[in-house]
Amino acid sequence: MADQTPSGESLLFLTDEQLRKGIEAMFFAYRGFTADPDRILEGMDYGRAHHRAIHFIHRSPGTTVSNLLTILGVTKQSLNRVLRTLVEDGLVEARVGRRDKRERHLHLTAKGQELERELSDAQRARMRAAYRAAGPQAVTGFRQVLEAMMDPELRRQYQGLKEGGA
Amino acid sequence: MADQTPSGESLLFLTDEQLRKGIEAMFFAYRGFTADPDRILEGMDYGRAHHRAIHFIHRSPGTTVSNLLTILGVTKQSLNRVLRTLVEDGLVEARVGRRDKRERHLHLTAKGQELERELSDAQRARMRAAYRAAGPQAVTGFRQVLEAMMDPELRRQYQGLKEGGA
DNA sequence: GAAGTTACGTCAGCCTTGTTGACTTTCCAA
DNA sequence: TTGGAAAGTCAACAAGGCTGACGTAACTTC
Repeated sequence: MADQTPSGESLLFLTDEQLRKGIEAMFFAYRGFTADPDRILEGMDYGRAHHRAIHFIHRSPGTTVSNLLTILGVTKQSLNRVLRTLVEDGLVEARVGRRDKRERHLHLTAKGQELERELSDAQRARMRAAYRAAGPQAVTGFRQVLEAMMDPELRRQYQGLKEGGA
Repeated sequence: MADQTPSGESLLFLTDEQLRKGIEAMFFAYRGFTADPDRILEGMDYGRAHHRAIHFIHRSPGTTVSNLLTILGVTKQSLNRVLRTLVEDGLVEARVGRRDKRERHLHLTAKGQELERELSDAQRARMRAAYRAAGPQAVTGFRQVLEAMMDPELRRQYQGLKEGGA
């Protein structure tokens, strides 16, 4: 359909067929992306929602519940259910804020860190294999396209992670 | 941690931190990836599951129920619930097989094609914007990493799509 | 032609994870 | 002191996964 080359460079990569392949690649790759943690979690009483909470608490120790709410993009009731079981099971500690006692600052316990490690080891192993197979240049492109695909607010959160801690 | 360069080339792209960023990029990008179709679907009685069915029926017209089952990786009860509503609402037609009358060959009706177009226009628009922003070289890398991330069986299905039709 | 297998549909029941709405408690800040 | 933000809780519900069991038609094999 659109295979003219207005600039010097071919725009064949923007054809509907190429875009469709990209869409399907996202679909199948995301299945692989979540497969390993899902396997570890099944049988334990946890699911993907617990994994996400654990991941971002690990990433930003001391983060508050509402921070987490924003990052995960779910309702507080949904998050609360997940968080409650993690606290009950002793994987997450919710410390009352010192300056603002309404806030709960979230930390992984030793037990929580153990599960986090198990989950992220599995997920990183797959990423590492994929990165290695594709090479550094491909990885750069991978990250560029993914960033461009995010909603602007999410992109800001993604880029701002790491400063997000307590 | 692993910043030595055993081959000529830097392996900094394989550090845990880089891998973690990649994991988070997948998470946030997938949210963006599904956001537009989700928005269109909400309010109609359909969800992401209907979208996936419609997508792959469009992609491989005449595909059978069990083909779809394999591609989507869900149970037949799950798929059936979705398919039933799509057939009832006149978006999908299930034709009894000519050679093997046990099979149902799935096709989109005109109405189904209309919704498919609306959904994929939105999703492609986002992909196109991302592709354009990142450039053709980045897109190549993007696809390479995603393919490497898939489970081998899924990768074969991904690559084999397009031949999958009736 | 009988027996077994395959493809599909369906009933019933369960789980996770999301939603909305209403309400309370705590506590900071104007 | 009062308004509002942060957090938690209860109840109810929906989508979309899952398992297990069962039925039927049609194809395949002996």
